[in-house]
Amino acid sequence: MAQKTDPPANKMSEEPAWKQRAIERSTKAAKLRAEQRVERFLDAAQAIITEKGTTDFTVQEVVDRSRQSLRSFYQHFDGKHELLLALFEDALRRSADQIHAAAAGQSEPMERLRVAAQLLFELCRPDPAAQRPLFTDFAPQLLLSHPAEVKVAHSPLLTLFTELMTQAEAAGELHPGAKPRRLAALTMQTVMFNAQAGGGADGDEAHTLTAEEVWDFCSRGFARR
Amino acid sequence: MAQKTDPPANKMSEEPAWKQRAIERSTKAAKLRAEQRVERFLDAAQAIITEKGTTDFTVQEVVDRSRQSLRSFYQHFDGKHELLLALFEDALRRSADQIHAAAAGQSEPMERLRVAAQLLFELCRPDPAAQRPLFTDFAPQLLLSHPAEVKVAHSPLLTLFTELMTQAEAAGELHPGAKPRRLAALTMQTVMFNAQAGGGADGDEAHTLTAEEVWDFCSRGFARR
DNA sequence: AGTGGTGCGAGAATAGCATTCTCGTGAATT
DNA sequence: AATTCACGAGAATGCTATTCTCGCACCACT
Repeated sequence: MAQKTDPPANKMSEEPAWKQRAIERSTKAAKLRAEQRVERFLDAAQAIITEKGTTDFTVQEVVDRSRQSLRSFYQHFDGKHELLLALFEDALRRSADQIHAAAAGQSEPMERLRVAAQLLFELCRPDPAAQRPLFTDFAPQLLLSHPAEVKVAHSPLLTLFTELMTQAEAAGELHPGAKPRRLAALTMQTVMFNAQAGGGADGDEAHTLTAEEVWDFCSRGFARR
Repeated sequence: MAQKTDPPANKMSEEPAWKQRAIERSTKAAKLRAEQRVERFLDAAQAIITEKGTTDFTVQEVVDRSRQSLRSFYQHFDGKHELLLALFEDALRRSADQIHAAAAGQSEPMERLRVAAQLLFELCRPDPAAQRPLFTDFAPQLLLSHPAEVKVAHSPLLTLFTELMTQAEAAGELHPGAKPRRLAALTMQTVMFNAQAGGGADGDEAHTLTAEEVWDFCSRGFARR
């Protein structure tokens, strides 16, 4: 996607203005169409995932469902993984918003953190009532194949937690010498991973950790006293 | 495999003793051969992994390397995932031993825990100097497809950490109300996952957590005071 | 209206892998 | 000697992702 919008930046000043505008007009239209198509792919994939309860769909399914073509798909996405990444980022962004909203309901910094952590825990849990959570079930896959991109996808959440943590620090709630950003990352990952580790298919549910336990553990990790 | 050894269990007591022994003899020989073959597959896979630095090998590669046949492979393994699982379990068992040995060098319970956690952290790190650590890089895959088995594979480590944690508790080093086993699980997973999250390919190394940081975080999570 | 370019649908072709199946052979058992 | 068994060799199958090839419809410009 990036290649097509690359050239203009350099030669723009050498070309006659009318030509620029003409190009821009058709370019804009093209971009619009492209966006719509991408949207359709995204929506179709999302629909399949939530209804099928799995991220194991084939590209063909997405294509059929979106009433477009394979050709088009590969014209707009570098591959299946880009589609997944896009969906993933989106889900995380939405989750971050949701958590932000929930946290805002609390007045105490520590309470905000607690609410945020516990909600994140629930969202990351491999739930039977699947919707967004499904995303966390292929997160591992992505972590393997595209760790850098996953980091980027995590950034909205990391930002959010860093903010909350910084507020806690400002309120003097953290232990001396605490680094808000590091603690935010640590807490976030601890919560997310431990949530995911819970949901096996066997009967060994006795070891499954609860949101409270994890929060307890984490909060001791950064709280004053 | 299960079908062929099914009948004996029932009629065994009705058969003459000599026959039983005869059967047992040939059975034992067969088992021996089978074990050797399995070993060869395992060794070959291990070799490929460490030399190639990835767990993305094909079954064919393993077969070729072990100088056996596909047929044989599928006769001894239910599929590729069983091979991986076997390797995984093995690696974790060895790691557990290694950690146990390292921890034993310390006299204070908390020090033992610290050494254990930090070593575990290093072992789980996506290292360039790859050997056993590589196993942790496909752990996520397995976690997705065979969570129950992964739990089993983790058990040696969990046992180890639970012991260390219990010792700490006995020494009064844990905060009141602490549940050693839960804390052990929590600590273990926190260390492992955070170690893995570190190694991206991009330049964002500034956020990478260190063993000390993680230990610091965890220990605050369970220590008294 | 005609014409060349472009985007795109349809779907065939290719390729990588796991898994299965078939055949033939040599060794062990009877 | 006949039968059975385990196994190697490798062809066959099945599933996907990804690429490629055609041909059509739409658009700007003449």
